[in-house]
Amino acid sequence: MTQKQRVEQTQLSEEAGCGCKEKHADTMEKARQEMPAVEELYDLSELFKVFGDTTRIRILWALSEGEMCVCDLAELLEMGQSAVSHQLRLLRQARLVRCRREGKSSVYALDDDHVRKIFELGMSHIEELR
Amino acid sequence: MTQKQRVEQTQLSEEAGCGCKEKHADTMEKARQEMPAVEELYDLSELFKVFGDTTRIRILWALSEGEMCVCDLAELLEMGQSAVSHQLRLLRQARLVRCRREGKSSVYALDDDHVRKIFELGMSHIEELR
DNA sequence: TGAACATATGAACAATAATTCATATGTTCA
DNA sequence: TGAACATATGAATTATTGTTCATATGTTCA
Repeated sequence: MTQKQRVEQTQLSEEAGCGCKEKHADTMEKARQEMPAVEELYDLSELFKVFGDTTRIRILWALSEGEMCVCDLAELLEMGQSAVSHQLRLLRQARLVRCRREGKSSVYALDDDHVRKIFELGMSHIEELR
Repeated sequence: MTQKQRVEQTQLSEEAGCGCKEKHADTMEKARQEMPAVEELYDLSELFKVFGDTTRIRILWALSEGEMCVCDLAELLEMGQSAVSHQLRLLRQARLVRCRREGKSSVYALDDDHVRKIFELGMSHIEELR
């Protein structure tokens, strides 16, 4: 590749773009206007990131059957107490689970109705592909 | 090492567990029976992982307004063509978008009705917390 | 055919994230 | 109070993921 070409293919696309410009101009304009604020989209992706880990998905699924304490979860999922506890913290921060002290234990429960609905949608997408 | 493998290699908690044993025994038993196969939960988390990134969320949101080609997206999101293209590949693999060639361009579009619904649920969770 | 354009992709690098280990905090009970 | 238990957390380690760079592939048109 020549020097000239390299310069023209710079990474940030401040430049013209492709010839589709006219074709998709409406869509792009609408997208620019309708797109939620970057901040909001960031929060949204942070939420889904929480669902994007097998350990946390398994914890959430387990809790969808009823409340449990940390050592129950560790035993059920065959994981270390520490790993479970760390992940529960993330779930707490995302307000997907809540916990209360009960004697020496911390009892965790789902804190959101959306969790089951989100699972359902996800599963139905996956199952369509099988 | 993949996440799946790591789950399997996780340190086991061989020990007994807490005194809640009797208290949550039913829930645990039900969870053991109802919990989908690890494989299925892995697929589910892989799906949500795709939603767990700002760039991909923005791409999906943009495409929810209508189809666009790669350079449109790069311009709209102020990102490099390569980065957009890499992320589109992941979205394609997850069957969330489809694409077709149109001359020199590749035109991308949403390939799944679930996307909008998943967005809605996510947003409603986030908005409850504000 | 070859120049120009649009997109895709492998590899390297940088940034994130998950687990483990060691230990701190909080709770019960003798 | 102190021993035993349950949980939480900081730091280190390791794994994973996103972006960039360079370049390859695919398409159009003169």
